[in-house]
Amino acid sequence: MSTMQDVAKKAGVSKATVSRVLSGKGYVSEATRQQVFAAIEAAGYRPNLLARNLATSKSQCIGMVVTNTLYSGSYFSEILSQAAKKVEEIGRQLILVDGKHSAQQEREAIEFLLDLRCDAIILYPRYLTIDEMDEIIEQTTQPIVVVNRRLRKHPSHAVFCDHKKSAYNATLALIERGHRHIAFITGSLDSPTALERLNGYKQAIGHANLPVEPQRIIEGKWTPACGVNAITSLLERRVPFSAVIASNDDMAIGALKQLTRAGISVPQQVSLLGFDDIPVAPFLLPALSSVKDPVTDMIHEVINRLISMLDGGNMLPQKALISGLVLRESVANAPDTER
Amino acid sequence: MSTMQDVAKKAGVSKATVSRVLSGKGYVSEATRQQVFAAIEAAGYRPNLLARNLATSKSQCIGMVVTNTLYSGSYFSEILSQAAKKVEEIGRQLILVDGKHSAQQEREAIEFLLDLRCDAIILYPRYLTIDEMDEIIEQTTQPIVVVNRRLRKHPSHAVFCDHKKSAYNATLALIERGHRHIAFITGSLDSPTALERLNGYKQAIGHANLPVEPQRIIEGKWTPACGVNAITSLLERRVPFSAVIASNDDMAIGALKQLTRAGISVPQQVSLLGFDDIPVAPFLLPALSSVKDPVTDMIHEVINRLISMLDGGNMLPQKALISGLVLRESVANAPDTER
DNA sequence: TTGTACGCGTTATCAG
DNA sequence: CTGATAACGCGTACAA
Repeated sequence: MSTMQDVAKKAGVSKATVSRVLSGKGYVSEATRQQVFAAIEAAGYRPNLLARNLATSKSQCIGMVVTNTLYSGSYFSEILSQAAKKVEEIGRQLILVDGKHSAQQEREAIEFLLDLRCDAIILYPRYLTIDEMDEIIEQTTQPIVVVNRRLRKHPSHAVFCDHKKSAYNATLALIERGHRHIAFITGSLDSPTALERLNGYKQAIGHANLPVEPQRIIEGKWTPACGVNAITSLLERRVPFSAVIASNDDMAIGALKQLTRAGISVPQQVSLLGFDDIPVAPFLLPALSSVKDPVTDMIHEVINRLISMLDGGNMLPQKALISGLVLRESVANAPDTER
Repeated sequence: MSTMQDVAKKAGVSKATVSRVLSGKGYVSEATRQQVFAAIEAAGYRPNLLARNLATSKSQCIGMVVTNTLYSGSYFSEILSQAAKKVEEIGRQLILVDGKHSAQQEREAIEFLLDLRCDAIILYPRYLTIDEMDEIIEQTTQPIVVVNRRLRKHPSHAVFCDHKKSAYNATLALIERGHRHIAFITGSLDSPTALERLNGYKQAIGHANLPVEPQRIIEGKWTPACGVNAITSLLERRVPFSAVIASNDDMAIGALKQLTRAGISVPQQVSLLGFDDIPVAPFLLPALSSVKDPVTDMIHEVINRLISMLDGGNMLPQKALISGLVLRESVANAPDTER
């Protein structure tokens, strides 16, 4: 790889001048400017981001850390998709790193992004506690926004939604439709979200003076297979139910699969309800759309928070100044012969 | 952030010694070793990856580039999930960057990863052509493996599966079950995969001496909403069909949703078939499991190729030498008071 | 066993 | 307008 020094030599100028041309900062005569561009193309030069970021402590990119146990699943992919699009809109790169399987590894992922000098970090936590995250936010100068958790000390760094209320409303809506035997498939019970949803369900059942029956509550772990198993379990134990609420859409899909296999049609004979407001969500009863989780809105809010913390201003305009782009523009204007 | 220099001063040694302690290379007396560790903890020191990677041209991480238009969708998330797990097994970080919306941007994403000095790159392309990728592979020293494309010049850098054959087999299986009116929902027709699957379908229909009827072929774009629209279109136009093949599971899910809404039960009244071999896939007829796409196997193969190109050897053992980990081990051994 | 000094590729601060 | 030169934080021959 050719360096800035090579380009400088070819153009008969100094490194500093090349740097000025690339960054657009400082004055450079049009003549030398052209020479430099020529040299850049001749050398096939590409700026080295590592060196640049090391020198500037900036990187024009936004990091996101998520545990890979959440990577499968449509909820995550929707979040990632929305985040990437929003980040693209502000002219940056979204880079996702793996939080793996422990609080320690989530920490490492964060530090990795910090080392990369990411402008900001989106944290979709799984193992870190609220307190640990509050502490990390305090110790870090870069903006960090946490998704799906309620932070104690730094509420402005947290974006979440009211899972308990969603579950409460969903359950209530089914009750109002006359359902008396509503089964519930939980998420992983080590997840706050799963607990909130379970509690919302229990509360609604209780408020309706219906019994909370343990046999109708099946523990799942978010995956479609758990939905399959849950239905199998209900049927095998001959537990009566006229409706099923799954704590997420993936399990709802699994449940649907198994219900279909068993010859039970949905929603004619059984109402099935998933939670996530994502394109996959096939089973939300139309009337219940108000119970959906606003994933899209949530992630947009995350990015907006991030932007506001990004000491504003330098959003898109800077784009034209990024050396890589300047470089490519000039290449683009060159005759197309080689393509 | 405290630097290596700070640590060196605190420990009363030189930077070089600290570096040796951290890297595990070279001889250091146990005494100074302990002093250095003490200084590291006292300073709350963390090595700067940017600087290290700049100096060594290595990074202990593996990059992956995928267009964000593919981020939603369970197929992608399954691939990402599998890749992350495999990469974790070899003690590295998987980092995902956005290929955005053009060949140029896919290039940039690759160069970004190259700049980061990623050990290897997994490319799930959408806009780059075969020839362009062959060229990139030639110009790059880092290992690059391309998923889901047949490379002309560098077949060993490509991992893919036979989509046409899968579609052919799926269609044939339905025909053998007596279906004569098989509808087909395509993927985005700018995608090679979508075309292969469509061709497989057409060929099977042709071989069975059935007419390939355009009215039964609906163009989709991979999303669940397209599945919904496809069924709506078929029903509105009163096109008869007893089976539907969707070119991916997401569209199959959308189709199922709409069939259910229309009061048509699956699979009793209509057979529905998705392609992907992912946990979400609820609708593969059991007997057709041979037509599934081996996503998991494919991505595992990708990582295996990568490893073999990674001038072997330095897989896990190096883990213990990574400074960050050494650092943390000593922290872990310290009393727990502050947690 | 330890320290010195230079290189990695940029940016940024000064003079000129 | 342009060119030295010092950071940026770390790795590493080469000396000591």
